[in-house]
Amino acid sequence: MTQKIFTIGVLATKAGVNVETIRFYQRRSLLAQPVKPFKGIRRYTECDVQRVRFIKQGQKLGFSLDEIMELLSLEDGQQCREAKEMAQKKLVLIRERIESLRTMETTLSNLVESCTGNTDSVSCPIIHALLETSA
Amino acid sequence: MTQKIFTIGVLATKAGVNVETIRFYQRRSLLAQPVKPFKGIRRYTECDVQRVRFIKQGQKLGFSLDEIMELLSLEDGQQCREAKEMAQKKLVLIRERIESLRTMETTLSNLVESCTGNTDSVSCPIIHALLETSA
DNA sequence: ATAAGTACCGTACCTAAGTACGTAAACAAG
DNA sequence: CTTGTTTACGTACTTAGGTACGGTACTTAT
Repeated sequence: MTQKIFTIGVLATKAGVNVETIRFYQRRSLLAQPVKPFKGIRRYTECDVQRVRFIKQGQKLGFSLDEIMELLSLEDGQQCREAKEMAQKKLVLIRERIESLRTMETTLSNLVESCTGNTDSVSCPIIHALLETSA
Repeated sequence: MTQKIFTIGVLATKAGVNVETIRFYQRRSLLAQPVKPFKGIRRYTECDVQRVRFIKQGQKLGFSLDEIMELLSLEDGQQCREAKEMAQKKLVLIRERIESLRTMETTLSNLVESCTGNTDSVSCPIIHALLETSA
């Protein structure tokens, strides 16, 4: 199997990030640094592209780099049972995140609906709601 | 009307934040600094408590301090339309995030169910599939 | 084989949203 | 009046997630 092998610049482009970001992930041990040949430069593969994309995807879902590192340890792990446990923990976390976002959504949605958008309205419900001392 | 007047420490406690946070908001012009009498200390009122709570409430709804500053500038009323537009934009972002998380939830949930938890790691479905979810 | 273009590497800098620290002045309690 | 706690103020540090810079080594196109 001919592994497609490329430079850090190509890796960055393929993964849609900055070269500096790749290096940053390496410093943070989110990404391994390939061996550097005697008088050459480091080479990367599709695996690295996948991994960087995974990191970016995780961030979009609201995970921190530390959490993503844990998620990645599933991929790197040797034990299926451990992977399953990790996945279950993350599932709980994801559900909590969804819950809190749904609360935000409901609140904002209600506010937007009750707002007429009038310039002559005495008090904007959105601003009014933010002023409420209760919640 | 007898305005209840208190110190920065009391303001912080009433608003549920750190004293340093009050000062930080003042530096960021989110909160006015009351006049300091010749040989005395600054005094705060319920208005300030309200304002700090407004800021904290906005953060809970996902607004940044810069956005909250904008919202506060609309506080004179009559700018309902602009507040509504900002809220709607935030709503779209929140909904996108919920969608992404739900996809992740479904994926992880299926994986956990299909994982036997064997110590034999050769074909753990979780490890296998994590990369695909990131693509 | 030489110039342009990357790679490598360490260090410095950036934003957001605070938190902590040091020193002096003011206030509150005994 | 002395001790102890706040306030005031400026500066520095923190965490998260990068981005930028500068000098040298290596690769690629001509």
